[in-house]
Amino acid sequence: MHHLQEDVFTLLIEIQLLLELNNENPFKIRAFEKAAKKITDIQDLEDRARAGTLVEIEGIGKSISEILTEFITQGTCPVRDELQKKLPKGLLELTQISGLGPKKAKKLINELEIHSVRELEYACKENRLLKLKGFGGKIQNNIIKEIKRLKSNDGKVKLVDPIVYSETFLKALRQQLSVNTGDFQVSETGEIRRKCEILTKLEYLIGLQKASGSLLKIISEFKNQYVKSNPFPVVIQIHIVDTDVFAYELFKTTGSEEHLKNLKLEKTSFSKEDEIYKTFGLPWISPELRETGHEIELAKQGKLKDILPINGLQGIFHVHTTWSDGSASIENMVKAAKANGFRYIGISDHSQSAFYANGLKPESINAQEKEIKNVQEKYPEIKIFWGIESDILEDGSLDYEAYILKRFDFVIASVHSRFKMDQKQMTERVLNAIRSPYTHFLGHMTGRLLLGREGYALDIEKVITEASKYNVAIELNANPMRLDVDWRYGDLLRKNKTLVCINPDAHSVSGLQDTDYGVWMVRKALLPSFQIINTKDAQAITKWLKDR
DNA sequence: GCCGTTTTCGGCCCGACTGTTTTCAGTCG
Repeated sequence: MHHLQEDVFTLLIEIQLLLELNNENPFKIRAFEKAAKKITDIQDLEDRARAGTLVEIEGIGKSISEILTEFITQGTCPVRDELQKKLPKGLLELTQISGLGPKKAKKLINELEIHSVRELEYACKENRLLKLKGFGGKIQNNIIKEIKRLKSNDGKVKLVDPIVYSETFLKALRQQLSVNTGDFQVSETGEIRRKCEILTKLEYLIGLQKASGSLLKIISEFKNQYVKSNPFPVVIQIHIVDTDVFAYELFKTTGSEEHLKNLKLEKTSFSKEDEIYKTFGLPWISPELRETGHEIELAKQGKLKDILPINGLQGIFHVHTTWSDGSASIENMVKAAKANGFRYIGISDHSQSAFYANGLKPESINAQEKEIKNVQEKYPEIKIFWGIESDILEDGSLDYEAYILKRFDFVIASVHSRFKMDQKQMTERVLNAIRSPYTHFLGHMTGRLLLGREGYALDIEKVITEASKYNVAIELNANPMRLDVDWRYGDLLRKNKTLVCINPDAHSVSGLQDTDYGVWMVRKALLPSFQIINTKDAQAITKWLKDR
């Protein structure tokens, strides 16, 4: 997303949240949410604002277009400011706790004068919540548990959060250095260089020919200044070393510990990282692969080249459209996939049970099929597969009758409800879905949300072996909130030769870009290309889908 | 707030779950 687009999106989501906290009409809240989603697909916001044509966008009416025009042309937003002023102190913070919505949180503020999570924790310890009507022991315990979870997330961010920030920081840092010294090297290092899905800090490495005291001071002041004016909730660490040990230090600080364990060096002077690997008789190993140490064994066996390359995907599945809860039409998603260089795209909206996501009712299916055909005729150079993301119902069955399921080119089976089943039941439920003759893909296997929600209880080994047995591909959901299945199951997936599919789970045009995160994770998992189903060309994929 | 119209107001998104109640409110997906 572009800068302005991103800012406008954030503004609308902010207003949505404020309205929610204000107990506004739920449909009004939804209108802002819808408008925000829509914005992610509009490229020419500024032109439209100046021409007064924002209102032509579906989902943006008189009121929102006025808000946006003022925001885009003048950078101000009185509506948001007013709402913010009305917001009770601490409400936003308290509603971070899952289970505390605006109503319960307001009760805590008004009746117990709790304005922060810290105060809430203390109040729980004194059992003060129990005196409130509508609160009981279970809710209090849940809040205590949630506070613990929040605390353990403290100081961590998802990879997606700082990725743009880090790029601009690096650029600014380079510029700063080039003004003050002629000879330097600089790089991201550590977790962000390895593309870890969760980061505890942002690390950078600077190599200097002559690290004078005044230069060190300039760098440190620059960093402090930058951090102050672009607040970011994670620590920034800068390592400064001599140029001749830059490659060595880059190698060391990139990690991981496991990767470095068996690569002990005598000398420290190397001109480039690949020279270091050469001394061990190894090819250079890409940073995102450097996790478990198994990558070294593969490198020794000459098998690194088998791992999925960065540009190894031919197409993608799991793309939502306006037929359910996506913000873009089938045609726009297809166009965008084509622009991204994909040879095929699998459209899969939600199924009928997903009410909250406007799931596809049986009577809409003919019409969607027809639209797919029309768009396909218009874009013959990219193959469109017509599919469905079917809910896995409580007993593990899929969400339509067989005669409907068999009409689709493919079926992604996903759990979207009843997350709290015990492990045995949940495992049976998922195994059942895998055994269905209509299932091609198992969507977001554990349902986890990074730093947000644990996955449901599942015997993952059983699920993976069953998927292999039934030739079902396990999705690596590339949405940076999910990245589910976890790359740490790489060994298990390799051992079972389980098929994996990297899917963006895109709900907008910009969501297609998430595919990159999936590729990084599959590379961490050290999975070979042949196990990744969407490395196949359209013809081979068609055959695989039919044979299932 | 948006939309659409049988045009200026009514429908939009619904069901499950949970924990608290003593018949339901709040939250979530």
